[in-house]
Amino acid sequence: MQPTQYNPNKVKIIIKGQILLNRGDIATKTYFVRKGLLRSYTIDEKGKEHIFMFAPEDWVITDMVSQIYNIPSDLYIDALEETEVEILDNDTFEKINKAQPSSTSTEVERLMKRAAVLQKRVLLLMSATAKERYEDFIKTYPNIVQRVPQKMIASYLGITPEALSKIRGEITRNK
Amino acid sequence: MQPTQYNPNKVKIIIKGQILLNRGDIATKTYFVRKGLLRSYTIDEKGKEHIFMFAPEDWVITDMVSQIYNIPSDLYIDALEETEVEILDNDTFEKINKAQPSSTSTEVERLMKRAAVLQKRVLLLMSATAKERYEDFIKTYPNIVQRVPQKMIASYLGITPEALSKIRGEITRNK
DNA sequence: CGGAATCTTGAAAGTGTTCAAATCAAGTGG
DNA sequence: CCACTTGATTTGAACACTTTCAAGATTCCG
Repeated sequence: MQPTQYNPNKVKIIIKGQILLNRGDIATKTYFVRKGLLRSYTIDEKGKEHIFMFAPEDWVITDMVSQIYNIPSDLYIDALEETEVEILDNDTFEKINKAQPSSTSTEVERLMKRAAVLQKRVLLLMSATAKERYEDFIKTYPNIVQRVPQKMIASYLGITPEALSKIRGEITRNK
Repeated sequence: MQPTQYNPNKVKIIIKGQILLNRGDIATKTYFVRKGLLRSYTIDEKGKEHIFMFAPEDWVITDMVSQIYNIPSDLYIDALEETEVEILDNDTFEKINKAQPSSTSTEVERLMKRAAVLQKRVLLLMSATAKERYEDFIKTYPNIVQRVPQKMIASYLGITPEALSKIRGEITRNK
């Protein structure tokens, strides 16, 4: 058997399209992606989808707001590809932290990296144009660009698919 | 002496306007605010200031990107009021994690809360109008609203001071 | 081969920015 | 206590970027 990253309750294959967390649920699990691609997203009052994050290989994903404050989730989590995940219950999660405090590969570092990614994302959303954000995205996540439809990238960037299409047209023309 | 939250290297009074972290520095310290108000912000190529976060009482602040990846900081950190801080070196920080792994008041929980705040912020930036973001801000941080000039709130929301002024005018008119 | 989803393109409308000017507020020195 | 300076806020007009809506073109799959 393949060695596990954590000490998961289960390892499981998730088929494309399968939902792991529904809006309204309380997030009691964290998913570590061994292979494949998950995403978390929300749907606003106008019915629009906003992708919060992609989780490719070696990423963990959950709704931290729901998990921490024990409130119903705003996010959905589903699979964009067939995905192999390690499923971690919250209490298992805690045990991990106790077992291997502050070693290099601990949850603290993983959390800090996630916070670092979010920090960069917030600053980009505040200060960069859609075009700049797109160019940053393809540089930062080249492997994801090829695996998801453009409308999902638009959704992640916080713009409409039409706007992204126009940006792409513009970039191509200037080459 | 007042009990410390952590086990800080130093406790210090920072006067209003004093800079704790400069762009280009590597963030080797984390600041816990006992009293007062700090902020972190960046300045973009066009010379515009973008406030990344406010740190009032009981918040910690640093540049996580710089701290984690050991690269020069994009952020400045300074004091908006006279502020009493506990200064934590990175290695002290690690020791804390080793000493009290994963207890309720550990760094893991603090990090998760910070990530939760950022999660909400990203979703708001992506899906809400400036007006909605402002209304959320005054609801979420009522105590900060009164302590900082409006242009800083605008900067935090990712809009111009002029835009915020118009939004406020609109809100007042509809009352 | 279709049918459905995705992507592109264009016009019109909306939201926020930029620039400039006027007003307001707070602190300073006389 | 007043006049002055400086920074913050407000307001308006013109502009820029993004959205919305609609229509075609393209691609993907069953």
